Amino acid sequence: MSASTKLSTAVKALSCLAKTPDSVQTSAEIADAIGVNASKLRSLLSALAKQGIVKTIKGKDGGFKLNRKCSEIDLQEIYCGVEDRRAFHLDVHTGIPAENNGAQKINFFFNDLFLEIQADIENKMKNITIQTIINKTA
Amino acid sequence: MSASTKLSTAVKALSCLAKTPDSVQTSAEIADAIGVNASKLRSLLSALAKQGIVKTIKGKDGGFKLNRKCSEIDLQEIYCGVEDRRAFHLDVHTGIPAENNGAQKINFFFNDLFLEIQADIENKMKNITIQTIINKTA
DNA sequence: TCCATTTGTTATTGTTACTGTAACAATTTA
DNA sequence: TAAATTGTTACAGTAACAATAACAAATGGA
Repeated sequence: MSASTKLSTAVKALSCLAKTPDSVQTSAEIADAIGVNASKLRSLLSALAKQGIVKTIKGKDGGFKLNRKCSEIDLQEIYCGVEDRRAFHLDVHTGIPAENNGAQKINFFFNDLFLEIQADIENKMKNITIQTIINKTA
Repeated sequence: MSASTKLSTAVKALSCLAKTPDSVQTSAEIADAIGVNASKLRSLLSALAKQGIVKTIKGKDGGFKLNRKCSEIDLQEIYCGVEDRRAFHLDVHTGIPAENNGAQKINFFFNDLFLEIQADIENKMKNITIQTIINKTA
């Protein structure tokens, strides 16, 4: 699952949970509603649980529910929850002979540039909450 | 080759060519200098040639040289040259049952968001030329 | 206590994508 | 014609990925 797919799938699941703030939904129910595999979804939601975004209840009559208000869950932390790498991580080719430090310096240049781009993206995502998305897609 | 690796590899090759603006270098020479496979490099440079960024001379004593001043080659067009998809393209999961248009609307939301991010990145890259990078890594 | 249910995680399987290299046709100069 | 070089295709090996299945662990109720 690509990073961007994970993010959008997680948002769909959270929006689904937002409809029933007081009761749980099982992974099967959510998966069915948003059209993804239940097993895959469980691993996504379990990551979000570790971030404190959702609450999980195991066992009979268990399932998932939101652990916070929709306005207090932003895209940046969802992304960090479901993806171990940083947002939109980019890599440079580092298989360069050590003595060629021109190429090495270009690697450093791109590392810096990509970090800067990542920061821009993260700032953008911090300002978008689940509530924002629910409002816009209502 | 990932998109970001292509970009940095292309920049390394162009910087290499910038050292000898008046004579050609073969793919083997450049590949050796920057530590990549010559065949892979040729396909990268051939894409840049189609963009008018480098000039190729085929046959005996042939090779590659820059077709423009370093200050007139920016990262955005290098990226477009070596990658068929748009810069840092992001995809959303679209395997959703058609009747569920909540999920569909979230897909649209993310498509818009990702397009916006792409535009930000492209603007950033347009302002960086090979000359900029040579200056910073000299 | 035992059973049904549900999460959390691992394994499996098939498929796709990628990587590095080689090969070779087409082109060009001498 | 011979040598050199690009441009493109092919290929084998590997890695990554997707979709699913399987099952241990946890939980609540009969």
